[in-house]
Amino acid sequence: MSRTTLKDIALALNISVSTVSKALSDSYEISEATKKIVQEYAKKHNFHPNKLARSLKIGKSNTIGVVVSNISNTFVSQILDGIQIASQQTVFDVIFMQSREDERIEKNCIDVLRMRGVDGLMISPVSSDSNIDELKALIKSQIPVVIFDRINHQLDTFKVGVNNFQGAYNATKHLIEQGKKNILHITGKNLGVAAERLNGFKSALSDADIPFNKNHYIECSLNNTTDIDRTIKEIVIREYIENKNIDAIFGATDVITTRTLGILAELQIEVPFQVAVIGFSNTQIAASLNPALSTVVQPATEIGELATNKLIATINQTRPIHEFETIELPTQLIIRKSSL
Amino acid sequence: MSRTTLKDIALALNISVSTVSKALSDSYEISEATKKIVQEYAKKHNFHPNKLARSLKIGKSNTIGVVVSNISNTFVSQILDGIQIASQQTVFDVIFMQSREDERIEKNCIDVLRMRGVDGLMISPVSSDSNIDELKALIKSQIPVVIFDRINHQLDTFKVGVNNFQGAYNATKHLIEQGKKNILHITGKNLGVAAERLNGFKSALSDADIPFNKNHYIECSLNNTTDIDRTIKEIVIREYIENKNIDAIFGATDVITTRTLGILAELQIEVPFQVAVIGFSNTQIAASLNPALSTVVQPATEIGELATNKLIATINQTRPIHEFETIELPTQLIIRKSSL
DNA sequence: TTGTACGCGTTATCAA
DNA sequence: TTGATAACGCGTACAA
Repeated sequence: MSRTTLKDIALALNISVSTVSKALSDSYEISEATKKIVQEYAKKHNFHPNKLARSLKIGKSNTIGVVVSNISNTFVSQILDGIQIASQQTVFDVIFMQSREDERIEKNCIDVLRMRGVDGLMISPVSSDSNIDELKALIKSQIPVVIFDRINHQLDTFKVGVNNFQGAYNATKHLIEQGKKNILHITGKNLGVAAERLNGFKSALSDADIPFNKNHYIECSLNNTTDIDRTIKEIVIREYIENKNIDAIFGATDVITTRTLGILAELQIEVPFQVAVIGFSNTQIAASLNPALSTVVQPATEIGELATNKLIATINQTRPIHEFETIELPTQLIIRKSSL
Repeated sequence: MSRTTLKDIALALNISVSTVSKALSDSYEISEATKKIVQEYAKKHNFHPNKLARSLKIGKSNTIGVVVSNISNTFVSQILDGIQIASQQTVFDVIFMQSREDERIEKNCIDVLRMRGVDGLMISPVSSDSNIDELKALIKSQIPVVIFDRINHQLDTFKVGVNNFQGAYNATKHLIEQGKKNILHITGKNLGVAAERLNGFKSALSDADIPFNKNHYIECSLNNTTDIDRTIKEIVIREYIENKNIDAIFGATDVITTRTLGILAELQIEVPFQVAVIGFSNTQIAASLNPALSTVVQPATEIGELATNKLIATINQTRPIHEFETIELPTQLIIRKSSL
């Protein structure tokens, strides 16, 4: 048994398809009597209009597409949560796709979403110029694009993310205020936001007249945890156990920071007495860690909501927009035991 | 500038629409010469076929819908990851929606997905009988449904989840083998899998001739972390600090287990010497906790992949299926310091 | 080898 | 107040 259509109802009630259509959309043209009959029949046979046909007809799909690197990343999934919250209030449905940090997969995501006739696209791009031509083409064909999270992308459009410089600056400053002078910064390789965070780190050091020591900066490949663990372990052993010249660590991502805590525990280095730790992190588990982890928290849900609202506003705009805005939300510094 | 259509190409090249259509699908009816011209033109003007129209025509959308409670839950997002991995190999795209543990929102998700003409649906239902009539109607109209994770749902269809009894049994048995005799089980209110986990817990106790103490069982509301924290704190204070009659805790979910660890640290109770801890958890952070957390890990990605493969196989089946299978994957017990 | 005609389910225009 | 007709973009049976 297939799905009920307008035609089925029309046939059953012996009226025309267009009357049924109008009756169901509560048109003023239709008498209350027939409206009632039609609507009751529809409900009884649980009729659901075919959105595909509807979209094809009216030229709008009431759908927005979202492309992220990886759904299972804590931070990302919180953003998606925000996107859902915001879109739930509207007529728009959301299609999520993930690029897995691969530009070719990202291209495919964009293509698929375009073929599905999305009315707008939100993307956290793989790199700062990934698929820029594809995205430009979208905008050219009246499909607005909003970039979120990784707002260092070169495309000129709406962008919503956080102020990475400020977040890193504040975290570093806090460590310095705790009397720490030899701070190790561990960041991710190919991490789009790494440069700004490094700048914030350097700037806070400089403002406190502490010279930047290039031995106190390392990038680790974020592909697998084994690599991350090895890199962190090596530098901690070298800089803390052997050279005795770090007293704090500032981590650039969720994984880096929590793994650092794990490794310090393994090496029996006491946090924060021997080494203080703070880092960017969006996991609610930070409070459950022992010692509880001081974090720079990004307003993930808010990023998602704001980006969605911006996109929908742009979609509903009748005239094309040529002046774009970049919103950098502030991060929040949450001080817990690991840095006190 | 709107999107390119077959018509546009036909007009530009002065040939018919159907020739263009056939040329692009590499039909044997079309000469190599025209194929080449058409395909080149299409690529140059980056033509993308309209999936809506295509789906409407062929009666298939090549889309599967997924409904989960909450995207930002670690465990769930890992399942979604598996779903994406499996579907990426096929012609099917995936639409995710979340029910937020609300049956009415869940109904809306199902309706929207049906209106979008999904070819199949995967759902982790809110409760054991939520929207059962909706789902039955779907199956009746030839849209297969696979239930994953919360496989205690009453609908008769394919189900993929884990063996909760076995997971709980093994964790409890492990604690007993470590010499623990007074084990507190903390679980979630309205958690579909709670009953089976409780059974596993009880069964392991019984097999070791340890009587079940109803003071050593508590459910906490999972709505917000404040409530969880308060509940856990109260019972730990009562049972450990005041009554001195627990030596281990078995937690039923990610959040419960990690928060338990946080609270024990806060109360300066040493883990595992004073109280050992183990629990169901899928966060990779377990290894970073101090002490590292022993966990019952569910094969989340595998659940997603398996469920997807089952669904697609069913969709591709020509004849309706009447014998359904329930797959219960084994959980994995990972012993770390918190229970040794 | 190419083109014509029709229909998928819906909405919108216009006529009755 | 209702109905006939066309159109959205695509695929396909059939005709040329």
